Amino acid sequence: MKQKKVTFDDIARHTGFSKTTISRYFNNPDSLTVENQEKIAQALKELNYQENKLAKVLANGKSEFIGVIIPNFYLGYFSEMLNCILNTYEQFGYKFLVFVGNDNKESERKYIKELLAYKIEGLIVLSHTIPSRELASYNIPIVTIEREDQFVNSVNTNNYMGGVQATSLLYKNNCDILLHINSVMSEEIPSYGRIMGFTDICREHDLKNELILADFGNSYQETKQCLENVYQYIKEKYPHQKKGLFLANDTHASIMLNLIFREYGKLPDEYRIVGFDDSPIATESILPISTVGQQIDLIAYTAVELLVAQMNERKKRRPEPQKELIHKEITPVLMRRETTD
Amino acid sequence: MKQKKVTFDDIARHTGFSKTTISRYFNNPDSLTVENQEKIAQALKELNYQENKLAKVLANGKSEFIGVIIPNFYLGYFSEMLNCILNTYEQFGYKFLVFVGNDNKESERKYIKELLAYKIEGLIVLSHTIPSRELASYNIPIVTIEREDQFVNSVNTNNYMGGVQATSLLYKNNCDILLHINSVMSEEIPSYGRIMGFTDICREHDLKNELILADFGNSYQETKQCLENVYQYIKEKYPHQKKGLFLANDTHASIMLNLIFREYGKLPDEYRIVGFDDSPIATESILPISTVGQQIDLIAYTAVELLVAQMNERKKRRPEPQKELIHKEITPVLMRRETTD
DNA sequence: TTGTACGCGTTATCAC
DNA sequence: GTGATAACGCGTACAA
Repeated sequence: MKQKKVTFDDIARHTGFSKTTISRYFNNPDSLTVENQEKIAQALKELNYQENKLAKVLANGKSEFIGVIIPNFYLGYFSEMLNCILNTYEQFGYKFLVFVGNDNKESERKYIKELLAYKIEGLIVLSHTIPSRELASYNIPIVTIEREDQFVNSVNTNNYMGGVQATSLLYKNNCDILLHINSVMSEEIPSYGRIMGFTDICREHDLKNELILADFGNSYQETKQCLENVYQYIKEKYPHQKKGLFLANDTHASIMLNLIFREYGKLPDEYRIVGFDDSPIATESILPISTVGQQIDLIAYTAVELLVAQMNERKKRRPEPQKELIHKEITPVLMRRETTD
Repeated sequence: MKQKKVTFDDIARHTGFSKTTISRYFNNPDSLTVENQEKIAQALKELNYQENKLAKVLANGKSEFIGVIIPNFYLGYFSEMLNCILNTYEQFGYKFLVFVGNDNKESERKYIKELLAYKIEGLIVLSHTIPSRELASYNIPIVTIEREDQFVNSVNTNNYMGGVQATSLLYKNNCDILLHINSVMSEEIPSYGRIMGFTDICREHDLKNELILADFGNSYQETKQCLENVYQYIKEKYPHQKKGLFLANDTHASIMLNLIFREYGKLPDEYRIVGFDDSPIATESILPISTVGQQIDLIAYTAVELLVAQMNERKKRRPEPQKELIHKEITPVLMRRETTD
């Protein structure tokens, strides 16, 4: 019942060639005569040969593996990103070994070790627990996406521009007061740019504004509770004023929209809302939510492309060490929908 | 700059032992004296040894790889499932090679070939393009999840029970008319059971009911358009009657809820809604939606467990061929929320 | 308890 | 164009 694998040796015996020639058939077919190519092709079919890439990797060192570390699947943002990353297989041919970090630094270290044991050629990191300095020390091509990236190559959304876009839209909606509601965060992580964009535009147009930074927890229920408090707070603090709300992401925006909509049975003129990400929930909500769209497909593609470039460099006889880090920025796209004019 | 890899040979030379002893240190440490173990451990650190699992695989045949084929990331159901599958790494130690099929049969065949080339020990299939007969012919341990499974092992939600639960809940809500809105589908796929459950309960209690089967497209916008038509249809056909709506999944349920809520500014008594899956959108909607919860974590765990059992059987000296197919059913859990009483 | 010799399936380096 | 032969890094009889 055990199917014994057909190897180059079997093909060689069957055709009368040597192993070497069989190998050449795959890696440099032009070096064989056409008729011999056909002989071998025939034998492959007859014996039902199945290639063994692991043996190939051991011999030539190219695993064609890329490791991926995702923090979690909360928010839909990461699953969409993973989806886009996986889909680059068609373009680049690299296979992905995926781990979910669950915000556990020790786990993630273990995963990286495992990935290295499988001889991944490069690593894409979306989780944020391990500092980029440590990541860089692994001495393997790395690209991070939307996280602290001081010592590694990265691809990020131009968060500052996103903040500017969202804030400008609310400004054009003639709001009396602009509020940006976000998590407390370090200035080093890319999304801090959203806060900068917000404050800069408010200052530029001398707009009344408030920055509400808080901890919104790690689950939908926690987040909802926190945002309810925020809602009560702004309702009492700014009654009868047209409030422009710029939320940290579409999930938060949706929660806020739901709170308001359930109270009024609609979105009253008193509120304007802009989210961030263009997640599915932004369109699936009770009203399609205006949002700053991250071009996730482009981000994913750019990340893999950048990684592949580095990996290819390493394969050269005399690889040039990277002179300086590359931080690519992807332009966000403002999506005007029904929560703004 | 190229870091030459440290191998067992290096460790052996460094410690004065043979390669074999080093190998044994990893695979059967008890066969060494404690002090020799420490010597080797010391050397490993000094030389900064990094294991090479690919070489190990080539030598012993155990790749510890499981292939996964997902149809897409639409609906959130599959990303949640993938998340749960990936998280079984902590339990079983298997690594996952993931491909997204995108409903393309030829692509999926190509992916399977690639997976086989990497010597996966087993395969988990969630996509439905390739018939189970063909899957079985690959002669490798396979478990499918929620798809046609005539010739392969599988794990499915007990869809019939789910249909019964949803319908019974609507029945208890004293609806005048019960409607089940679903896609047209073959009787062979597991979720057909939901339809059976619905019709059986309706018959059992002699309930007025209608089964609306249609094609709801492949994108949110298409689905929304189709459901708008359905909404108009039932509104006109059953005015002033309390309508109990059992939707195919939570995304559909959410769309329907939004249509109604936007018209009335609330969910009127005239409508009761039950979804299926317990996707994030069920709780994130304008009203938390009552739904039949699939125990995705349990399904994923069961699938991997079942697969691991088969893989272990194959590793035995004299593997017993599987006598008969295993089809596990996971009980769904009814979630009563705010779209029913 | 430890070592020798060979095998895993492929690629790379020489020869011819 | 084609073929020996030696890697690649580790596991595993079989010996000692």
